[in-house]
Amino acid sequence: MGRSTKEQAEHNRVLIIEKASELFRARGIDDVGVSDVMKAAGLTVGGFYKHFSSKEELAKEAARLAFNHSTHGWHKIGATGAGSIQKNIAEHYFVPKEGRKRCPLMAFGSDLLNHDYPGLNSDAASGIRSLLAAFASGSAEVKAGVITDDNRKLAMFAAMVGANYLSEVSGDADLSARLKNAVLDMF
Amino acid sequence: MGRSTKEQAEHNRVLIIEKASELFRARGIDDVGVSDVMKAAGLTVGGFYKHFSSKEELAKEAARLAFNHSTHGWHKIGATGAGSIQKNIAEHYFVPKEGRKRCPLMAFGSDLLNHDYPGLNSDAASGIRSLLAAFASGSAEVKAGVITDDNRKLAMFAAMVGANYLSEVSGDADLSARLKNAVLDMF
DNA sequence: TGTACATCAGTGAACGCGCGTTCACTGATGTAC
DNA sequence: TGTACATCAGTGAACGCGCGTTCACTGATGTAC
Repeated sequence: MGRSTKEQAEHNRVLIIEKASELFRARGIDDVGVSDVMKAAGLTVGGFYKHFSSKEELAKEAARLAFNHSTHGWHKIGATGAGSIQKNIAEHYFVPKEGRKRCPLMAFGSDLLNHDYPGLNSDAASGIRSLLAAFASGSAEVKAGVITDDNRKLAMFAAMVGANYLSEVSGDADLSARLKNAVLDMF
Repeated sequence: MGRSTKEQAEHNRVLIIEKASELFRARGIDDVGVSDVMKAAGLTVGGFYKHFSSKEELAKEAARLAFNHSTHGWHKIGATGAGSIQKNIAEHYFVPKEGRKRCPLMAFGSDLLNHDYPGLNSDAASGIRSLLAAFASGSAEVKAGVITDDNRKLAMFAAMVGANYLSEVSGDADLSARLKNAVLDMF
């Protein structure tokens, strides 16, 4: 197999990012090797560095794609269903580990908390802001009490993410169910 | 240096766990090597396996200790200050990364989300239950709205953890401040 | 209490494995004339 | 349109580094008599 077309090469680059995004989202960055990603894209390891300067660069692209996908999904989900935007999103938010729709915060957050992919935090930050914007779009029809509308949305966003985080970390089905119910009951 | 006293050996074992607990809590399990821990305890690597069968076994002990410390701290903090137990805890909950009082969920959660230290999840689960019990002790004097008292406590616990998680993951000071304020405003 | 031997906590070098990265090489693509 | 040469996407083996773990060894502790 010799040189590829420019179009083919660009296609492959995109494909690598897409596969990485899926794999990282399901299993985290550190648990997925460069060769795993290349294999998933139907290629071999060596060619990786014709497209990216390092695994971290790929991780950045993959994270951006994953947050974009998730944000788009939230916007779509928010507009469907019977409840408020927030409630519709929350009802779709809790998906099992390894799932294709798993919240990217869980997958990428793990590597960001300690493992320092230095350039990735700012991407995560803007990803979070996008998700928050999708969550907080529309007026909050929530029953969370007397605090301001903005703070209410922030608190509910945090509760949703926190419940999911606690569920994944504990792996405790009973606790997970209780947390999920409590969060949904806020809306 | 020859053989140590039984008492000295037992003392060293405890010291290793304590140092590991501190280091893991600040930097996560994967970012701290066995030799780092041993050095912190004033020993050399080779002797490690006279005390533990693997790094994972140490991680379990260290995690248990960290969760215990944190739980005791919550019980103490809950009883002081002017506000409700929950509010007092929440006000002390947000500490910067690398801190000695950092929530163990952040440090150990990272390695639990994906990196699979298989035996650790159940310890994390019981750690979470301990923290939750400390948080939910006493009646919840909160202004979160019309949901049941139990669900209110769970939701606030999740919001608190979620806000902290989002802060650490994003590294975004502005977003962190807003999240913290919103969560404290729930009480 | 002394003596001889076994035990074993601690040492520090070396091993082994995984994984990110590099490298010489291939051969089709792209380009200059 | 052809031809000769340069480029470079992709290959697959090999490298190198970090780190958990192992190992031969030391010498003080523990124990049997």
